[in-house]
This record gives sequence, C-alpha cells and structure tokens, in this order.
Amino acid sequence: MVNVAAQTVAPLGRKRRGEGHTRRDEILVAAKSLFLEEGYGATTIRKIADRVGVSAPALYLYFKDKDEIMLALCDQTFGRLIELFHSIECIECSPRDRLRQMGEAYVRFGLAHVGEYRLIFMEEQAPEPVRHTGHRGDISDPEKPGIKGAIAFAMLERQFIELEQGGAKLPHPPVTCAELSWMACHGLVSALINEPDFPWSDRQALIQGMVDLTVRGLAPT
Amino acid sequence: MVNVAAQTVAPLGRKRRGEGHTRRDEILVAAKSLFLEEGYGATTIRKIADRVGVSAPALYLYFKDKDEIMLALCDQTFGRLIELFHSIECIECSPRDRLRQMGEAYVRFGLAHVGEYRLIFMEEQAPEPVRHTGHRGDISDPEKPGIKGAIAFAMLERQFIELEQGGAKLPHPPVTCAELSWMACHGLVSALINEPDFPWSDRQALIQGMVDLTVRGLAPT
DNA sequence: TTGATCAGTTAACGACGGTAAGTTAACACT
DNA sequence: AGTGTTAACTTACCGTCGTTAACTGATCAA
Repeated sequence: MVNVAAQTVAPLGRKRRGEGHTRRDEILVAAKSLFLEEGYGATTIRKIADRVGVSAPALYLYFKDKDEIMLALCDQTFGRLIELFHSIECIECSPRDRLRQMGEAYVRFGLAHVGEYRLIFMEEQAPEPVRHTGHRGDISDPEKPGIKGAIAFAMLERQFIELEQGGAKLPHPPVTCAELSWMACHGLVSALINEPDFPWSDRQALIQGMVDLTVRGLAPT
Repeated sequence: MVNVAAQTVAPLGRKRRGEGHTRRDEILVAAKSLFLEEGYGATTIRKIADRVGVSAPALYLYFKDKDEIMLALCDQTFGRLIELFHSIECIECSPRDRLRQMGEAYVRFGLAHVGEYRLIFMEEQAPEPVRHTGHRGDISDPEKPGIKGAIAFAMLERQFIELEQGGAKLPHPPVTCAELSWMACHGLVSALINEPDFPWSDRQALIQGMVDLTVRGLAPT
C-alpha cells in the first residue's frame, strides 16, 4: 500500500496544478548536489532529471536551458555572499578592519562552496553574472538574475571609498583597489580549488598572508 | 595539371611513409588556433580534423585522446614561459627587480596566450600539469609531459630564496611568498580572461598595481 | 460532464568523444 | 616488374550530450 499522503507531500509523482514551482526548487537542489559531487562538466541534464525523478525534457518546463539552471544557482550563492558582506558592513569597526574581514570571509566562502565558486568564477561556458549587466553600476533591481555579483563587488568597493573619505591615501582609485583585492583573493581561492593535491603551504598562512598583502598594500595606514 | 611537387611538400593528402610525425605537428597547430578562436569547450576533435584536412579518427593515430592533445599544447606553452623566465634570470639586476619583471612577464604572457593559459590553469577537466608530479620537487626529467609547470614555479621561488640569502626579511618562507605572488598574478590574469567585457580599470594600471602590491608586500626593502 | 490547461511523457535531432574494421598508398625485397 | 607488409587514413558506428516537437494524462473550474 502506498502512503496516500505522498501524493501531496513527497517529491515523487506529478505535481498538483499550480505547484509546478516546487518542482523548480527540487531541480535546483538536485543540480547543486550533483555539482558538488561530480563537478560542472559531469553534471548533465539527464542526471539532474534522474535525481529529481522526472524525464529530462521536464526540466525545460522550468528553465530555458542548462545555463539558466546554473544562473539560478549562482544567484542563490551570491545571495549568501551578500548576506555575509552585509553582516560585516554592520560591524562597528574601521573600514580597514572591515576590509580585512571581507577578504577573509570571501576566501573562506569560496573554499566552503567550491562547486558554486567554480561555477560562478571559473567556468568558461558558465553564465557570467556580472557580465550580463554590461556596466558595473546597474544594480537597480537586486532580484534580476545575474545581478547579485555586481552588488557584492559594490559592497567591497564601498569600503575603499569610506577609507578614502576618512582621509586614507589609496595607491589607486577605490574601484581599482577593489578590483585588485578581489583579484588577489580570487587567485588564492581558484588556485587552491584547481590544484587541491598540490603541496601548498599551510592554508591558514596563505589566507592570512593574502589578506595582509592586500590590506597593507591597498589600504595603507 | 596538379603540381607534382605538392605530393612531397604540401600538407594536403596522405603522408609519405615515415612522415606521420609531421601530421602530429599539423594537428597541434590546428588545435591551438581553434583554441584561440573558440576556446577550449568549443574546440572539438572534428573541427581540428577538418582544419587539418583529415577525418576525425585520424587524430587518434597520433594522440591517445583529446586530453593528450591538450597536454602537448600545455607543455609547448610552459616551455615558452620557462624560456621567458630564464631570460629574466640572466639579467644583471637585483632579485627584487627580477621578481618585478617575472610578475609582469607572467601576466603579459597569460594575457597574450589566453587559450593556453585557460587550458593550463583554469580548466577543471583539463590535464593539470603540476598535479601530475605529486610533489613539487620532482623536476628531474624536464621533458616528461606535464612537468614544465613545476619548473616555472621553481624559477619564481628561487628569486625569493636569493632575496632572503641577500639579507632581506621576508614575511613568509620563500615558498609561501612564491605561492602568494603567483596566486595574486593568476587572479589578475584569470579575472581579465574570464570577464573580458567587464568594465575593469585600465589594464596597464592593474598590471602595475598587482606587481607593485606583490613586490612591496612580499619582498620588502 | 465537459473542456481547458498544467505537468508531464516518448521519440527524435544533430553534435559530441571515441572505437572497430576496412581500404589505400608507399616502400622493401625478390 | 611484381608482391607482401604495413603505415596512413577512411567509413561506419556506438553511446551520450543538450534540446525540441508532438503527444498524453491528470486536474480543476464551469
């Protein structure tokens, strides 16, 4: 005997009318877990569909193509990074300390979400969230797909702006400082991700070293 | 009338006996040009074969699989980077100046060889040259496929060692300094490659800024 | 009860990396 | 000159990929 309640609760079987959006979420969960297990390239539409328990074409009822699935995952991840940055922005301390905390948070975030990080920042053919806007300042609609990356970057840049307004003498314009610090931390994260078996120096030392490098070099006292 | 000489000179048509290796080179040339034009993912065995003027399976006479073609291109490219580094090592100047030149050379090299750079450093599924050795020091056979990356890294590290031997006070062990400087420059290159349409600051300023950042921060006077 | 429509399905397309088996051209040797 | 060997290459095919077209069945308002 099957559980009758399964028709309304379990993710198996056909959705009731008007509940298709819950299938969409199931697809995202399945796609994300496959990423973390097998990486981007090995995650196929058919595997995602299998895990959800539907046929492959069913995914196209909820997403235009494979990239749109990825883009939705990117936005989820960026959303969490934005929350993280926001919590740091709210801390009562100097912009320099906030910068330090943001740098460390960024690196640890990347290393804690390898699948998503690779998806967003390291994949040639992946949808590239920031690029979609065409110009950096277009963050008017925070829910527009692909916009959250630009928002996170702007939060980093703001720290340099505040530093400059506080009288600090930056070696470059704030936006350039933000780019350089982001790039340096990104280099650390992507290297550790791409070559996990390489005998790197102590990971903690590398993180501290990179944050020190950028803060001392870009936000001098 | 066809030119009779074409039978022995032109790359078209079947190779003479014993001249198959020239076909191998033609395949590498075609594969490389397709990379630069279309990127890694879009370069297929069939496209390479078309450009060479043979059928797709013919490539498997010279390479075990697609990855082996890529690995051969990696080594070609690393070979040129090693030459570049070697020429800098021979310059009569301070280790700090050599470090600066190596950093700038590395970035410009990456930006000038986008296809190969992505292939070597930014592809999940690509053969990863450094990883093959298992440990950093195994550079005993410079012609072993996949070893050249480790050699180039060792050349960078050597500058920090010389600096320390010259009495400089490094913020980390030389190997850690080498890793951090490489990672920072890699972050710059990979960001510019992955987001070519993003409105970055002036490229020249970013390069100089990143090299300054690493040299001042990791090789202090 | 009907009919519209949502939520799926099956079947198929063209392209992919790769393999098996057959064919043709070039050379060594008698 | 003729012949056998084999390097060099082709055709045909396999299973899988992302994606589309066309169809089916469940659900719910009227």
